[in-house]
Amino acid sequence: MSNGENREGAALSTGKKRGRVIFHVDMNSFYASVEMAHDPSLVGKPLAIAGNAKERKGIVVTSSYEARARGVKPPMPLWEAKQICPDLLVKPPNFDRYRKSSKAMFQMLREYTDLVEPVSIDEGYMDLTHTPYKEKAYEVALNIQKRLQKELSLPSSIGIAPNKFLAKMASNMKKPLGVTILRKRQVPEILWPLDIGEMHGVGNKTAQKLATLYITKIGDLARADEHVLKQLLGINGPRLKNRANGIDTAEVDPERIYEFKSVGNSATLPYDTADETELNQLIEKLSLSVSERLKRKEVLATKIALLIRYADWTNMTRSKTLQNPTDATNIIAQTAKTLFQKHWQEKEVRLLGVTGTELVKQKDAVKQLDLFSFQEDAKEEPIVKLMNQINEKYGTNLLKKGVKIIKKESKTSGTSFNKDFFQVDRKDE
DNA sequence: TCTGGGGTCCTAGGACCC
DNA sequence: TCTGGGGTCCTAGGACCC
Repeated sequence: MSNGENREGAALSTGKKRGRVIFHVDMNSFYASVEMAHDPSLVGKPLAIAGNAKERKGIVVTSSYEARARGVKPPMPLWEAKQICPDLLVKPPNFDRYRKSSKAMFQMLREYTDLVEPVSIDEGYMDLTHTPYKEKAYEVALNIQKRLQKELSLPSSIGIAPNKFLAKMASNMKKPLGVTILRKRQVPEILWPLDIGEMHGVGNKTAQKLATLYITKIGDLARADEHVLKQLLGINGPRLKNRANGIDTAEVDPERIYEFKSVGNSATLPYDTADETELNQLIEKLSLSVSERLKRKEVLATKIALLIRYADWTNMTRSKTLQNPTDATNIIAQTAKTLFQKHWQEKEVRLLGVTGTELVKQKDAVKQLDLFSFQEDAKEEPIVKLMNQINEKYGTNLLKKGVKIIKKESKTSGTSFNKDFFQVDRKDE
């Protein structure tokens, strides 16, 4: 018996316990489905959405179920996908089109409740606890699914559960076009036998760590010692254990999407390069795009971060907090370029990324007096000079080796170095 | 011929302040 | 010669997700 045939949906709410009724709505191979809705001749065919392979961007972002049946799954390189499925149809992503579909889809979900929390372009949670729909959750889910299919030509899977985690696990159980109820009391029977990697929130690294404790099934995690888990995984350990036991108190928060934390753009170069001019040009391009998107969202970034991915796939991020939040292209670009000059190891680069974080709303931003920052800089300068002198005299590594600079803002304005016998006064510079 | 681009959240160490 | 403890900010890196 599949959960889809399980008609006990109404019983979800008839019990004495006043549990929540949470839906997780997950669109099936969303980008491919949108393309099919736009061009019906694609329906029923193996379709992949992928970037340009010649620019090394050719990975399968989404594939239709027909393509998946042939083994074409994201994030497979396109050349490999074509190898195993020679008649694969390939479309470049059209994000404007997907955003439009996404908007229509969430609009429909909001007809049932205001408590809709989009998680990404193609999935979201709904809280139907305090709606009349609570009493017939299963039928409502079927109805939503049918409407998404009929009105927008978009297939979906819906999970119904007393919390977000279980709803998410439930929606994942039957794809495409499933409606699955997962009750808390079914957790031992349904979730515990699953591999730990199946659990939302457990990726490769965490699975490997857990394996060292012989935790390989969700059930093992549910019964594991909380303190040991905390040692191994930090705050995430106990949280994952709770989830494995079907416990998740997180609320459905419709405001979350408006509280974005960063705006970034990154791009893989067509080929690895150490050409400074070319790399600077890319930084400018990325900065322009970040600037435009900040402006569109009416926010300013207080911190600019630069990501350098080298040809060997190692990442390096460097960031700079600005005196004043900004959305200006030239400031963003200049900051990113300075970070690049300062930290680039002159090795071949594969990808560059520019991100604005610590966002503040445009209308809340207050300009600070430049005078202040000028004075700060002036104060710092002698110390920088001093550091340079010491570097020259004793070698650059000295400061790295644990010699700390202690700046004392006392009456004597002394600048001292510990922990090896350095005592230097500013006046003695 | 390996491996995109958009994000969020957490950790850890040093600086800094009281 | 010997120097605490707690809170918070800043930066860098990593795990995870779609």
